[in-house]
Amino acid sequence: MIPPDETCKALADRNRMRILTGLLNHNDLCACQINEWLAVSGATASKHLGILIRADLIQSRKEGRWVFYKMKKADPINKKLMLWIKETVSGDPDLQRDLKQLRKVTSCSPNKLRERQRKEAAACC
Amino acid sequence: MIPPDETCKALADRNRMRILTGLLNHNDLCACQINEWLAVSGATASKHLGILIRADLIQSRKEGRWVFYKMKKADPINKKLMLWIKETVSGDPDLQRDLKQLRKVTSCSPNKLRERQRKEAAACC
DNA sequence: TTGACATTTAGCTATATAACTAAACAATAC
DNA sequence: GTATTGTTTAGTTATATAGCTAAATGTCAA
Repeated sequence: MIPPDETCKALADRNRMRILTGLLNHNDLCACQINEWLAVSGATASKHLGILIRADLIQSRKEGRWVFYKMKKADPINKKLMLWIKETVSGDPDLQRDLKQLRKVTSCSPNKLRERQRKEAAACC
Repeated sequence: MIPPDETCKALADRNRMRILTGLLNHNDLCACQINEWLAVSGATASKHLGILIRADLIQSRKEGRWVFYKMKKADPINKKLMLWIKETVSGDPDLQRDLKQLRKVTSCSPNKLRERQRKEAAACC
Protein backbone atom coordinates (compact mmCIF):
# COMPACT_ATOMS: atom_id res chain seq x y z
CA MET A 1 0.00 0.00 0.00
CA ILE A 2 1.47 3.32 -1.07
CA PRO A 3 1.31 5.98 1.68
CA PRO A 4 -0.79 9.03 0.84
CA ASP A 5 2.10 11.48 0.85
CA GLU A 6 3.94 9.32 -1.68
CA THR A 7 0.93 9.22 -3.97
CA CYS A 8 0.65 12.99 -3.70
CA LYS A 9 4.32 13.38 -4.52
CA ALA A 10 3.65 11.63 -7.83
CA LEU A 11 0.81 14.07 -8.49
CA ALA A 12 2.73 17.14 -7.37
CA ASP A 13 4.10 18.17 -10.73
CA ARG A 14 2.46 20.14 -13.50
CA ASN A 15 3.65 17.91 -16.32
CA ARG A 16 2.51 14.77 -14.55
CA MET A 17 -0.89 16.33 -13.90
CA ARG A 18 -1.02 17.18 -17.62
CA ILE A 19 -0.30 13.55 -18.46
CA LEU A 20 -3.11 12.40 -16.20
CA THR A 21 -5.43 14.98 -17.71
CA GLY A 22 -4.60 13.55 -21.11
CA LEU A 23 -5.11 9.95 -20.04
CA LEU A 24 -8.40 10.75 -18.33
CA ASN A 25 -9.65 12.07 -21.66
CA HIS A 26 -8.11 9.58 -24.07
CA ASN A 27 -8.20 5.84 -23.75
CA ASP A 28 -4.49 5.59 -24.29
CA LEU A 29 -1.58 7.66 -25.51
CA CYS A 30 1.70 6.71 -27.12
CA ALA A 31 4.97 7.92 -25.60
CA CYS A 32 5.72 9.89 -28.75
CA GLN A 33 2.36 11.66 -28.56
CA ILE A 34 2.98 12.52 -24.95
CA ASN A 35 6.38 14.10 -25.38
CA GLU A 36 5.23 15.96 -28.49
CA TRP A 37 2.34 17.34 -26.51
CA LEU A 38 4.26 18.18 -23.34
CA ALA A 39 7.06 19.74 -25.40
CA VAL A 40 9.79 18.10 -23.33
CA SER A 41 12.46 15.64 -24.39
CA GLY A 42 11.53 11.98 -24.66
CA ALA A 43 13.79 11.21 -21.74
CA THR A 44 12.01 13.69 -19.51
CA ALA A 45 8.57 12.40 -20.47
CA SER A 46 9.74 8.86 -19.85
CA LYS A 47 10.90 9.79 -16.37
CA HIS A 48 7.53 11.32 -15.50
CA LEU A 49 5.70 8.31 -16.86
CA GLY A 50 7.88 6.03 -14.75
CA ILE A 51 6.97 7.98 -11.64
CA LEU A 52 3.26 7.64 -12.38
CA ILE A 53 3.65 3.91 -13.02
CA ARG A 54 5.53 3.34 -9.76
CA ALA A 55 2.77 5.27 -7.98
CA ASP A 56 0.33 2.71 -9.38
CA LEU A 57 -1.68 5.34 -11.22
CA ILE A 58 -1.07 4.37 -14.84
CA GLN A 59 0.09 1.33 -16.78
CA SER A 60 1.97 0.78 -20.02
CA ARG A 61 1.87 -1.80 -22.77
CA LYS A 62 4.26 -2.34 -25.62
CA GLU A 63 3.10 -2.65 -29.20
CA GLY A 64 6.00 -3.24 -31.48
CA ARG A 65 8.26 -0.28 -30.99
CA TRP A 66 5.55 1.90 -29.58
CA VAL A 67 4.67 2.09 -25.91
CA PHE A 68 1.14 3.04 -24.97
CA TYR A 69 0.03 4.36 -21.59
CA LYS A 70 -3.38 4.34 -19.99
CA MET A 71 -4.95 4.91 -16.61
CA LYS A 72 -4.79 1.97 -14.24
CA LYS A 73 -8.09 0.76 -12.84
CA ALA A 74 -8.25 2.34 -9.41
CA ASP A 75 -9.10 0.42 -6.25
CA PRO A 76 -12.15 1.65 -4.30
CA ILE A 77 -10.12 4.09 -2.20
CA ASN A 78 -8.19 5.62 -5.06
CA LYS A 79 -11.39 6.05 -7.03
CA LYS A 80 -12.18 8.96 -4.74
CA LEU A 81 -8.83 10.49 -5.54
CA MET A 82 -9.48 10.04 -9.26
CA LEU A 83 -12.84 11.69 -8.93
CA TRP A 84 -11.23 14.65 -7.23
CA ILE A 85 -8.59 14.91 -9.93
CA LYS A 86 -11.20 14.79 -12.68
CA GLU A 87 -13.18 17.59 -11.09
CA THR A 88 -10.26 19.86 -10.32
CA VAL A 89 -8.82 19.25 -13.76
CA SER A 90 -12.12 20.33 -15.32
CA GLY A 91 -11.93 23.47 -13.24
CA ASP A 92 -8.41 24.33 -14.36
CA PRO A 93 -8.61 26.48 -17.53
CA ASP A 94 -4.96 25.94 -18.45
CA LEU A 95 -5.31 22.18 -18.36
CA GLN A 96 -8.47 22.42 -20.46
CA ARG A 97 -6.72 24.57 -23.06
CA ASP A 98 -3.93 22.01 -23.01
CA LEU A 99 -6.38 19.25 -23.79
CA LYS A 100 -7.33 20.96 -27.04
CA GLN A 101 -3.70 20.93 -28.09
CA LEU A 102 -3.53 17.25 -27.27
CA ARG A 103 -6.42 16.52 -29.62
CA LYS A 104 -4.38 17.97 -32.48
CA VAL A 105 -1.58 15.57 -31.64
CA THR A 106 -3.80 12.51 -31.32
CA SER A 107 -5.39 13.16 -34.69
CA CYS A 108 -2.12 11.80 -36.15
CA SER A 109 -1.07 8.17 -35.83
CA PRO A 110 2.27 7.63 -34.04
CA ASN A 111 3.86 6.91 -37.42
CA LYS A 112 2.67 10.12 -39.08
CA LEU A 113 3.50 12.08 -35.95
CA ARG A 114 7.05 10.76 -35.83
CA GLU A 115 7.52 11.42 -39.52
CA ARG A 116 6.57 15.04 -38.99
CA GLN A 117 8.82 15.32 -35.94
CA ARG A 118 11.77 14.05 -37.96
CA LYS A 119 11.14 16.60 -40.73
CA GLU A 120 10.92 19.43 -38.22
CA ALA A 121 14.12 18.34 -36.56
CA ALA A 122 15.88 18.25 -39.94
CA ALA A 123 14.52 21.66 -40.96
CA CYS A 124 15.77 23.48 -37.90
CA CYS A 125 19.49 22.68 -38.50
CA MET B 1 -8.92 28.15 -7.45
CA ILE B 2 -5.77 26.25 -6.57
CA PRO B 3 -4.64 23.89 -9.36
CA PRO B 4 -4.60 20.19 -8.42
CA ASP B 5 -0.84 19.78 -8.74
CA GLU B 6 -0.34 22.67 -6.30
CA THR B 7 -2.71 21.13 -3.77
CA CYS B 8 -0.85 17.84 -4.11
CA LYS B 9 2.46 19.59 -3.58
CA ALA B 10 1.19 20.75 -0.21
CA LEU B 11 0.27 17.16 0.64
CA ALA B 12 3.48 15.65 -0.71
CA ASP B 13 5.45 15.65 2.51
CA ARG B 14 5.40 13.18 5.34
CA ASN B 15 5.34 15.74 8.13
CA ARG B 16 2.51 17.67 6.51
CA MET B 17 0.54 14.45 6.09
CA ARG B 18 1.18 13.78 9.78
CA ILE B 19 -0.19 17.22 10.65
CA LEU B 20 -3.33 16.55 8.64
CA THR B 21 -3.69 13.15 10.27
CA GLY B 22 -3.55 14.89 13.62
CA LEU B 23 -6.05 17.56 12.69
CA LEU B 24 -8.45 15.03 11.21
CA ASN B 25 -8.50 13.32 14.60
CA HIS B 26 -8.44 16.30 16.94
CA ASN B 27 -10.62 19.35 16.70
CA ASP B 28 -7.66 21.64 16.97
CA LEU B 29 -4.00 21.59 17.93
CA CYS B 30 -1.70 24.26 19.31
CA ALA B 31 1.57 25.04 17.51
CA CYS B 32 3.52 23.90 20.55
CA GLN B 33 1.71 20.55 20.58
CA ILE B 34 2.43 20.07 16.93
CA ASN B 35 6.16 20.68 17.07
CA GLU B 36 6.47 18.54 20.21
CA TRP B 37 4.70 15.75 18.40
CA LEU B 38 6.52 16.05 15.09
CA ALA B 39 9.85 16.35 16.91
CA VAL B 40 11.04 19.18 14.69
CA SER B 41 11.97 22.75 15.56
CA GLY B 42 9.20 25.30 15.99
CA ALA B 43 10.44 27.07 12.89
CA THR B 44 10.14 23.96 10.77
CA ALA B 45 6.64 23.17 12.03
CA SER B 46 5.60 26.75 11.38
CA LYS B 47 6.79 26.52 7.79
CA HIS B 48 4.81 23.33 7.16
CA LEU B 49 1.72 24.87 8.73
CA GLY B 50 2.11 27.91 6.50
CA ILE B 51 2.20 25.71 3.41
CA LEU B 52 -1.00 23.94 4.45
CA ILE B 53 -2.70 27.27 5.14
CA ARG B 54 -1.72 28.71 1.76
CA ALA B 55 -3.07 25.53 0.16
CA ASP B 56 -6.39 26.33 1.81
CA LEU B 57 -6.46 23.08 3.73
CA ILE B 58 -6.22 24.31 7.32
CA GLN B 59 -6.80 27.54 9.24
CA SER B 60 -5.31 29.13 12.34
CA ARG B 61 -6.62 31.27 15.14
CA LYS B 62 -4.76 33.11 17.83
CA GLU B 63 -5.68 32.82 21.49
CA GLY B 64 -3.47 34.96 23.63
CA ARG B 65 0.01 33.76 22.98
CA TRP B 66 -1.07 30.42 21.61
CA VAL B 67 -1.91 29.69 18.00
CA PHE B 68 -4.38 26.91 17.27
CA TYR B 69 -4.79 25.11 13.98
CA LYS B 70 -7.75 23.20 12.63
CA MET B 71 -8.99 21.75 9.36
CA LYS B 72 -10.66 24.23 7.07
CA LYS B 73 -14.18 23.36 5.97
CA ALA B 74 -13.68 21.86 2.52
CA ASP B 75 -15.71 22.91 -0.51
CA PRO B 76 -17.69 20.12 -2.24
CA ILE B 77 -14.82 19.19 -4.55
CA ASN B 78 -12.14 19.06 -1.90
CA LYS B 79 -14.41 16.98 0.32
CA LYS B 80 -13.61 14.06 -1.98
CA LEU B 81 -9.93 14.68 -1.47
CA MET B 82 -10.43 14.78 2.28
CA LEU B 83 -12.32 11.53 2.19
CA TRP B 84 -9.47 9.91 0.30
CA ILE B 85 -6.93 11.26 2.77
CA LYS B 86 -8.95 9.96 5.72
CA GLU B 87 -9.15 6.48 4.23
CA THR B 88 -5.53 6.21 3.18
CA VAL B 89 -4.41 7.60 6.51
CA SER B 90 -6.41 4.90 8.30
CA GLY B 91 -4.64 2.34 6.13
CA ASP B 92 -1.17 3.63 6.96
CA PRO B 93 0.11 1.83 10.09
CA ASP B 94 2.89 4.34 10.75
CA LEU B 95 0.48 7.25 10.75
CA GLN B 96 -1.82 5.34 13.08
CA ARG B 97 1.01 4.61 15.49
CA ASP B 98 1.87 8.27 15.29
CA LEU B 99 -1.63 9.22 16.30
CA LYS B 100 -1.23 7.36 19.58
CA GLN B 101 1.84 9.43 20.35
CA LEU B 102 -0.14 12.56 19.61
CA ARG B 103 -2.77 11.58 22.17
CA LYS B 104 -0.08 11.59 24.83
CA VAL B 105 0.85 15.12 23.85
CA THR B 106 -2.72 16.41 23.76
CA SER B 107 -3.44 15.05 27.20
CA CYS B 108 -1.42 18.03 28.47
CA SER B 109 -2.61 21.61 28.14
CA PRO B 110 -0.26 23.86 26.18
CA ASN B 111 0.87 25.41 29.46
CA LYS B 112 1.77 22.10 31.11
CA LEU B 113 3.36 20.88 27.92
CA ARG B 114 5.57 23.93 27.63
CA GLU B 115 6.54 23.68 31.27
CA ARG B 116 7.73 20.12 30.70
CA GLN B 117 9.58 21.11 27.53
CA ARG B 118 11.42 23.81 29.43
CA LYS B 119 12.48 21.39 32.14
CA GLU B 120 13.71 18.86 29.59
CA ALA B 121 15.65 21.53 27.75
CA ALA B 122 17.25 22.60 31.02
CA ALA B 123 18.06 19.02 32.05
CA CYS B 124 19.86 18.13 28.86
CA CYS B 125 22.56 20.83 29.19
C1' DT C 1 22.31 -9.39 -40.24
C1' DT C 2 22.48 -4.59 -40.40
C1' DG C 3 20.66 -0.21 -40.00
C1' DA C 4 17.17 2.84 -38.40
C1' DC C 5 14.44 4.33 -34.97
C1' DA C 6 11.45 4.51 -30.34
C1' DT C 7 12.14 4.46 -25.65
C1' DT C 8 14.72 4.13 -21.37
C1' DT C 9 18.71 4.68 -18.47
C1' DA C 10 22.90 7.33 -16.93
C1' DG C 11 25.13 11.31 -15.90
C1' DC C 12 25.01 16.20 -15.39
C1' DT C 13 23.34 20.98 -13.90
C1' DA C 14 20.14 24.22 -12.05
C1' DT C 15 16.44 24.96 -9.06
C1' DA C 16 13.41 23.80 -5.19
C1' DT C 17 12.66 22.25 -0.65
C1' DA C 18 13.33 20.58 4.20
C1' DA C 19 15.96 20.87 8.01
C1' DC C 20 18.60 23.70 11.32
C1' DT C 21 20.08 28.11 14.13
C1' DA C 22 19.65 32.80 15.12
C1' DA C 23 17.21 37.00 14.90
C1' DA C 24 12.76 39.39 14.73
C1' DC C 25 8.06 39.90 16.12
C1' DA C 26 3.94 39.49 19.19
C1' DA C 27 1.66 38.91 23.41
C1' DT C 28 1.50 38.15 28.42
C1' DA C 29 3.12 38.95 33.20
C1' DC C 30 5.50 41.54 36.44
C1' DG D 1 7.81 50.04 30.67
C1' DT D 2 10.78 45.61 30.74
C1' DA D 3 11.35 40.81 30.95
C1' DT D 4 9.76 36.52 29.41
C1' DT D 5 7.99 33.39 26.34
C1' DG D 6 5.58 31.52 22.00
C1' DT D 7 5.72 31.89 17.09
C1' DT D 8 7.39 33.43 12.68
C1' DT D 9 10.84 35.08 9.48
C1' DA D 10 15.73 35.12 7.61
C1' DG D 11 19.62 32.96 6.31
C1' DT D 12 22.33 28.69 5.63
C1' DT D 13 23.24 23.95 4.21
C1' DA D 14 22.18 19.37 2.49
C1' DT D 15 19.25 16.70 -0.23
C1' DA D 16 15.77 15.92 -3.85
C1' DT D 17 13.92 16.73 -8.29
C1' DA D 18 13.16 18.40 -13.15
C1' DG D 19 15.24 19.34 -17.08
C1' DC D 20 18.86 18.45 -20.61
C1' DT D 21 22.26 15.46 -23.69
C1' DA D 22 24.40 11.26 -24.72
C1' DA D 23 24.72 6.38 -24.39
C1' DA D 24 22.29 1.92 -23.93
C1' DT D 25 18.42 -1.11 -24.93
C1' DG D 26 14.99 -3.18 -27.63
C1' DT D 27 12.21 -3.66 -31.96
C1' DC D 28 11.12 -3.50 -36.75
C1' DA D 29 12.28 -3.73 -41.70
C1' DA D 30 15.14 -4.08 -45.59
